[in-house]
Amino acid sequence: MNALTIQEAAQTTDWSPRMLRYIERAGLIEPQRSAAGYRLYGPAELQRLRTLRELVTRFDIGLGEIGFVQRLRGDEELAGAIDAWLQAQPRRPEHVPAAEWLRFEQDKHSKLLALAGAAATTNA
Amino acid sequence: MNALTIQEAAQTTDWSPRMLRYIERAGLIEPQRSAAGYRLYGPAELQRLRTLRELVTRFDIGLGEIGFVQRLRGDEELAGAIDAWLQAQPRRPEHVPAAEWLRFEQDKHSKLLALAGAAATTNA
DNA sequence: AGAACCTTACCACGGCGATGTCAAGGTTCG
DNA sequence: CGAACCTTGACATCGCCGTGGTAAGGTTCT
Repeated sequence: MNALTIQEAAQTTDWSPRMLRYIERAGLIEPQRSAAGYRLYGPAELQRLRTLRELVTRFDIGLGEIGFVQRLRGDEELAGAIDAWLQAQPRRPEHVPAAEWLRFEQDKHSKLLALAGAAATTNA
Repeated sequence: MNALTIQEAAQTTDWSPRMLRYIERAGLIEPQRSAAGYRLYGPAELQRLRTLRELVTRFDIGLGEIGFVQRLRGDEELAGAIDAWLQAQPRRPEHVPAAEWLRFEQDKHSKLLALAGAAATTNA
């Protein structure tokens, strides 16, 4: 009844059958299987697939990223280690105006890094 | 002053100068700059570089992954969206012999939930 | 001045992610 | 039975990641 085969599911979620299998392989959405091994996508899976698409396109992230976060939720040690590492971040030298730093942090194509450093140490 | 140039820093942290620049590009460790634009690695950065190496090799993750987690910490919306998505987890087979679909051995690292104690927000 | 080091920019190569397509073989259903 | 669909597996392309190297041009220090 409301369990679609891979092709049907693909059509209603705007993914390709290929990608549905890929997504499953990535451990993100694993549909049930029929006795013969056919993937069966229920309403929940379909909804999840659509949301996944939204997530990926809206934030421009890859399936790998999501899978990684998933991994983090199961590996307390990993999560802790990374978190600890990121924690030791605020290594901003006191004599440097934070404003300058924050400024170029959002500028991916900054080509004036040297300038910022110079301006910070002297009024050059 | 205890601030090393990129080459010196590379030697004491077992990275290559090339990678130090790459790491900076990835937004993970941004050393100060001298007035002329030279990168200056202080004790803190050196330590962080060593820890980073440890982190990466020990958990076999990429700089991108760490960078992503870093991004998550600054983008509440993204973090929330992914978390919400992961929360709406798996529908365990209700009356389907798991053996059936289990026989197609998936990957070796399929680690589905274990927690997910929260009720799905999606229509159940 | 000159050697040694730094900077950015660009080319290169192998690997992996994201996708497509095709092949060989099983399943469904009219 | 046969068409249509499914499954896994393998090959192929494209772009990004991790790295290295090199070129052209400043900086430092002796």
